[in-house]
Amino acid sequence: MSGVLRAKNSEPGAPLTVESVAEVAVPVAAPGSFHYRIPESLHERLTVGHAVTVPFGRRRLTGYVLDVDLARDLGDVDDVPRDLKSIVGVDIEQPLFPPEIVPLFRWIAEYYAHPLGEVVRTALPGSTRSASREVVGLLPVGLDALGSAELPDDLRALLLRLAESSSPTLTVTSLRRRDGISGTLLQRAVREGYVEKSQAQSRVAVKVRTETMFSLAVDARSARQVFPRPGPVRDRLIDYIGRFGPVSRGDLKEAFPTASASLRQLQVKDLLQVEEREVVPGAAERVVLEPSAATPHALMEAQEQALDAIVTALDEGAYRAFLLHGVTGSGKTEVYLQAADAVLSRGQSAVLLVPEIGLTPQFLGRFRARFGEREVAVLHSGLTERERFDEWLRIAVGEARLVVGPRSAVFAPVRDLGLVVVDEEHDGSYKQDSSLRYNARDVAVVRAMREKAVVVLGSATPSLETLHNAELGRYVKLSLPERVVGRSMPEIELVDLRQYPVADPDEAGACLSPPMRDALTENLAVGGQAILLLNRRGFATTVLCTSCGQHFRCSECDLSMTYHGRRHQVLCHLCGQAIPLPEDCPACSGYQTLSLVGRGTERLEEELVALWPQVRVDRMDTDTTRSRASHRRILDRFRRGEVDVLVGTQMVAKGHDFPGVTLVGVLHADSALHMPDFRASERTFQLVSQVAGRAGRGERPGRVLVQTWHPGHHAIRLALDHDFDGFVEREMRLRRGLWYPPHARLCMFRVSAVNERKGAAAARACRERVEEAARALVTGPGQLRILGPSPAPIYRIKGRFRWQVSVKAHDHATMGRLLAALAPALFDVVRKQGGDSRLAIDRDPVDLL
DNA sequence: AGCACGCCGACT
DNA sequence: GTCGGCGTGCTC
Repeated sequence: MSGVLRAKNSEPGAPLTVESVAEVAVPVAAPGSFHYRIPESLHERLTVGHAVTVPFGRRRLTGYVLDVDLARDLGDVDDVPRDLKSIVGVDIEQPLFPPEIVPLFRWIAEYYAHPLGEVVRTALPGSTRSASREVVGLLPVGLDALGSAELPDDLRALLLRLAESSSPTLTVTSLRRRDGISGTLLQRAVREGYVEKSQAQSRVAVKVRTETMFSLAVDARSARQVFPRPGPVRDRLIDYIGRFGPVSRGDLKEAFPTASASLRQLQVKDLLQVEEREVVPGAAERVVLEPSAATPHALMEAQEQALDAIVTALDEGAYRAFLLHGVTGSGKTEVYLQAADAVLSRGQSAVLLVPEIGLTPQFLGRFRARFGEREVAVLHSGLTERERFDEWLRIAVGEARLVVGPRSAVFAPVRDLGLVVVDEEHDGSYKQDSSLRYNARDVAVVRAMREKAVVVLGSATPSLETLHNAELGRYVKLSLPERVVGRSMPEIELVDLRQYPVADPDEAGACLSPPMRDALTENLAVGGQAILLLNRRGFATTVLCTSCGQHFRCSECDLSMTYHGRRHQVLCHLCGQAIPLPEDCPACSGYQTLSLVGRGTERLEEELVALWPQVRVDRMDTDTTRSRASHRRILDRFRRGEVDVLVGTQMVAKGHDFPGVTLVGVLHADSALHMPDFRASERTFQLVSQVAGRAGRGERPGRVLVQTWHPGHHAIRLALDHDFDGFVEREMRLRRGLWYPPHARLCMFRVSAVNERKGAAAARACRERVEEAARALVTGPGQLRILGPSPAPIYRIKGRFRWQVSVKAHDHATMGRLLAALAPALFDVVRKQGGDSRLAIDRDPVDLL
């Protein structure tokens, strides 16, 4: 070993100790990192990137090695305690991240004012997170105690649960979640000597799974007639299986959470064909390779120029940033592919970020077709823990040099990063909206900067932030102004809803204007496919009592609840609370006075079948895409032409390439317009442009119909004309006038509390502290502006009241200095107000609700 | 985040 | 009188 280990000394003036020290990021809500002694047994092995078990207070946690110093003079550092504890051991032999990425972790922790350990944990796949779990086992004393009559009820319940469990121990988490057993009760049981807590190694089991597949043995009509009485759920189940069979049990459970009884009925009556199908591990990402993408396409001139610029930058081997502004269908993907090829031929690696999980198979299919299965890794939350971990290691050891995935893939442990592509960079889903609120697009730029790589931000409708950066010369702008040969931009037709009589809201298809209906009929007649965008999921957006006028509101959130027909439940889209739809009004007890108001995708799907009985409809929203597999199934069915109309929320608008689509209908273009959010117009413009871009991607031209109540609004009018520059110019002017991003930097301080009064006080305290820090910092006028506290637009979520204090700063540096001066004391200031007050800091917020 | 220490209300 | 509530502070 290097360094001389001497007896510990804390006496002033004693000789300084030199020893081997590792800097470890521990995933706890504490700022900074922690230092540990490296035991001699690990001297040879330990490197940056290792996941290690370390003693932490009374616990043992998995931390991540950020730095290894084999001969550290402890006298050098004064903020590190002298009496260090030792690392217990290395959890995983393979280092999980390369040393080059460590500065990025530190930057993120500082920029987003977030604990460093949690930053690293967020960056790594979940499977590396908890090596062990806390388990509870029943002791003989506890078993005896069950015989005693004096045992308190709550303790008895706990001991019984353990005694009756088939396994000797249960995890603390499951006892807490499933059995509602509190931490204090567990503590009591431990103290009394009834139970014992210990650590159990949790392991990742990989099994070969089989899936049960169902199809109808007879046609749907006869199946329905087998039953004398109608059953709404059962009938819909029959239709579903008839339409999409063979379907898996998992698929059915997702579509009909309450259907197991009906399914059994069908089985009893022999109406089902049942087969077992094997699902091989890794099937989650069995992508359809796109043969058309296997060989490079000839580039148009603009593509060629863009590629040239990127390749030249790669040759320079320095940081360069590009904005690739290409209209929908202009062949951005081919530029990415050829740029990736250049990266590989230079022996480097590339990361491609896509805005949401649903788009990964499409890109993966193209990348794997061109570069082979082994070369391309995929990372996303839809993979099993084992798959994700395997992919992670494949990247870490350099077997796969191309990585495709959403947000978190920006942390892929590639060595020698050459290129990062952020596709649809304007997309809000790059921003994580809980815990570590990072924006993967911005992190990608910073990572490229630190690792001397090239970053390409691609979009048909770049965000104003990115355009602003391009104007300032931070990004070089590359344009693809035309669609690939033979395809024209679709013409967008506006449907001014004010011009048509208001339809009876209960009538089927009341949300379809006459022109929209005609267009659909016509499109069906010629055998074209259509996409209908309705930005509301569920059946009815509100449940209203026609007698007392009350509508269903969530008891925990400030939001009216949505009725979901398949589940026959009213549910809250914020907290997930679900209750069965009652017959009578719970407020006034009115008999059957409840009425379903407003339309969601689920209702639209049903109504289309009622209006055009022969139409094959499918729906894509968060309800039908709970698993990645179902997401892909829906897209595949649509792409294969087995579905005529795809109804969906905004997820249908994003990036998909469906050559058969000849009609796109936006049913309510204004839905985002009324949000209390300065980006409302930008989002509306993007949504209309993006969804319009889904049309006419094949041989036939496409039609786009946009229904709106505000045909004069600039976001809608300019999207209609494909006038991106005009929109940007106007919007930039508005933002400048109001001092909104990109002309100012925004940071949101969100205070929430269970106790309304104390929360309000905490929010005021937060503002005061921010103001104090700002006063100490500001050197001139117009550098910082503080607003609030004001109640958040959604005042209550999951039982917590919410306030926001927002700060606008002239530039990043000013905001950075303010945050540095505030954190982490501000968290304590808020917490000390009591009432369970909490603070979340959201820098560069995207979601303002 | 946990987990322990420490100071005020309802039970033996 | 204690038991236990959760407010507060720390973890290399």
